[in-house]
Amino acid sequence: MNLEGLQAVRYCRPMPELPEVETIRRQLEPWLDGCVIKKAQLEDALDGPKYAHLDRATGQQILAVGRRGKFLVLPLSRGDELIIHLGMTGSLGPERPTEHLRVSVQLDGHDRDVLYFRDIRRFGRFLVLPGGDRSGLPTLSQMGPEPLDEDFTGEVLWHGLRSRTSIKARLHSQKPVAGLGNIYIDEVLWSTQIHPLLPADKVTRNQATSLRHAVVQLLKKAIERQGTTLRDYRTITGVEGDFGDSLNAYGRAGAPCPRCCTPIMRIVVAQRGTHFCPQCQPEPRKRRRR
DNA sequence: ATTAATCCCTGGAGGC
DNA sequence: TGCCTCCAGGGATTAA
Repeated sequence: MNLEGLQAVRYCRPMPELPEVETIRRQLEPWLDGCVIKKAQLEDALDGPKYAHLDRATGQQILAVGRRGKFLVLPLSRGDELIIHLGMTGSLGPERPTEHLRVSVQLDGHDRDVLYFRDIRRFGRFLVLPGGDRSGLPTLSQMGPEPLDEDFTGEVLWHGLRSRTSIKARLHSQKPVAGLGNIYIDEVLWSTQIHPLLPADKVTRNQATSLRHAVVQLLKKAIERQGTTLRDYRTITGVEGDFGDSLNAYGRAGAPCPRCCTPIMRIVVAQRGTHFCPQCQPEPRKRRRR
């Protein structure tokens, strides 16, 4: 094991993937559900489609606080949808942040009457979709099944993997299953001993069944643990959490594989850092040319 | 239609 | 210590 690997283990910090978004959704629900939006306004000069039609939210009641993959979806009383994506660094809360405030939402119907959206790196999105038209959000509109729904079976996953691209890139697309990000993709591929560069359509039905199981188990466990992390986050600033402790591959380049002690390898796949065990996750054979 | 590559954006880490 | 450069990544967009 080298020093680089040790530091990588410590580096990991929570990023909003499905479990965090779900935890945030559960915290927001009792607060926001049923509130009427008095005004939603931009607090920073932001352009483009990441923030749109906020003026339309005025006077609309929030009918539910839902989630689809990593998107928060709040249906409104006149048929619009309020869509929030946290990107890499977005956060929501009742306390006005001192920096990086992007959107504030005045609410009627609750004593905590302003929702603030903070986003350091501006990767997040906060927009109202007129008539719930999601066509401007291709990832959301083409998103695969929710991993914790009953209809997410091994067979469904297998069908979603009918693509010539790598399994890593395919899972990133959100099409075979919703909500997996870079961290959890590396983890489930490690669990099921599938190489990240394996073409998605080379995954067998048995592997798809194992993969589905790994996804469900990991997300369920992560939702439990993220809840703890986020509770700390409310009272303590600069949360580190114990999130990294449960990772077997992600961020552990050079550190020993927990299964076979071979050093974890890091490569780049689909422009993302990718971590795997070169021993347990055997390299795929080259696709035969025809 | 499918797939690959670019770009956005900032703070933290490491180098010197 | 302080400046500089590099790196991280979800998803829209553009290119092939």
